[in-house]
Amino acid sequence: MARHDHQLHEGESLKSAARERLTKQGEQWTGMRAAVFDALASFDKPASAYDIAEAVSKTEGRRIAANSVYRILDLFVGANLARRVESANAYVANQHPECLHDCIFLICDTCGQTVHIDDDALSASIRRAAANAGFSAPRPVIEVRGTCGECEDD
Amino acid sequence: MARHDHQLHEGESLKSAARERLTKQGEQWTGMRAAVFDALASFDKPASAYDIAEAVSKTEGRRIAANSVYRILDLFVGANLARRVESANAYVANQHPECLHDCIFLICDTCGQTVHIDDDALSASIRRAAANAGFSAPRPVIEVRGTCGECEDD
DNA sequence: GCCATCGATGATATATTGTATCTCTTCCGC
DNA sequence: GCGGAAGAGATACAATATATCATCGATGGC
Repeated sequence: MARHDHQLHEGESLKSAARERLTKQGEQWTGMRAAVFDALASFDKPASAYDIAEAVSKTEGRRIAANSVYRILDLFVGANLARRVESANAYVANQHPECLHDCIFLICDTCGQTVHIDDDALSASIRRAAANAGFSAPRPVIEVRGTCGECEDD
Repeated sequence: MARHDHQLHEGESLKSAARERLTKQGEQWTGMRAAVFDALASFDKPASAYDIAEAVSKTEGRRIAANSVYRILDLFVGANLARRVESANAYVANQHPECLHDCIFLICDTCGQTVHIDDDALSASIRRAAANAGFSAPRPVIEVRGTCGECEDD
């Protein structure tokens, strides 16, 4: 599905790529941040900040408050380690934190499963349209709600 | 900006177009719905359900609860009288309720001003990409965050 | 080593957005 | 008018997000 040949990380590889990326930005890779990243990456669908807070609370054995999670998620989104799915108020780990794409999410309204595609030509067109309307620094949010193949079969 | 030549309604014209559209769908055009529509249309930026509840409360002279507003907004969105701006958790009136577009919102992160463009070729490409990935009944959500021309000039 | 400082996290409160449920009213076909 | 269905009100609550202040720990100057 990916149209380009960069590394698609998973598991430990993804985690170390994330750590590397974050530290390169001059940010710290703390235990808490690692725990939030692990939790985020362990979900197979977009997870809300509260879902993550709960998961981290479980693994840490103590209550982690939502605001800490929000702080870290915001940091991750800023550093391209994670993405926010606007139409779901949720977050997903970015599987290739080192390259910058405008990504397109396809979200199943039935099961919540979300797949992610990149189409730089498409997103470039949208950026261009925004620029034509006088918008600067445009950051496209492209999400498609629908029904995924599996749910459709039922 | 609109690439097509349909009627762009405003004021009373918009209101009657909305009423006509809703009644054609077999729904009622009640006083409450009219009041919500008026409030929605009177905002010059996306308004949250609570903003609208407050506005309607003022004009009605009594407290209108949010859930009533949500109900009506959901109905409006379903009938194409209004759109939800996902990345802002807010709603805007649709200025041409009689024709169906996948619309593209450009939202200024500074002032909140939102402009709306239609580009059927672009949205068709996105629908196609979703269909290729096995998604059916895809409803694109295309929003672009950035800075509008006016805020940029400052 | 000691302390000043700064970034990260914790604790807590609160704001904002969205639903559920039940009741009561109003509208419409008859 | 009557009865059923749709609309709206009241209330409670859940889910999402932010603000504020306190604390902790590492780091660097002295």
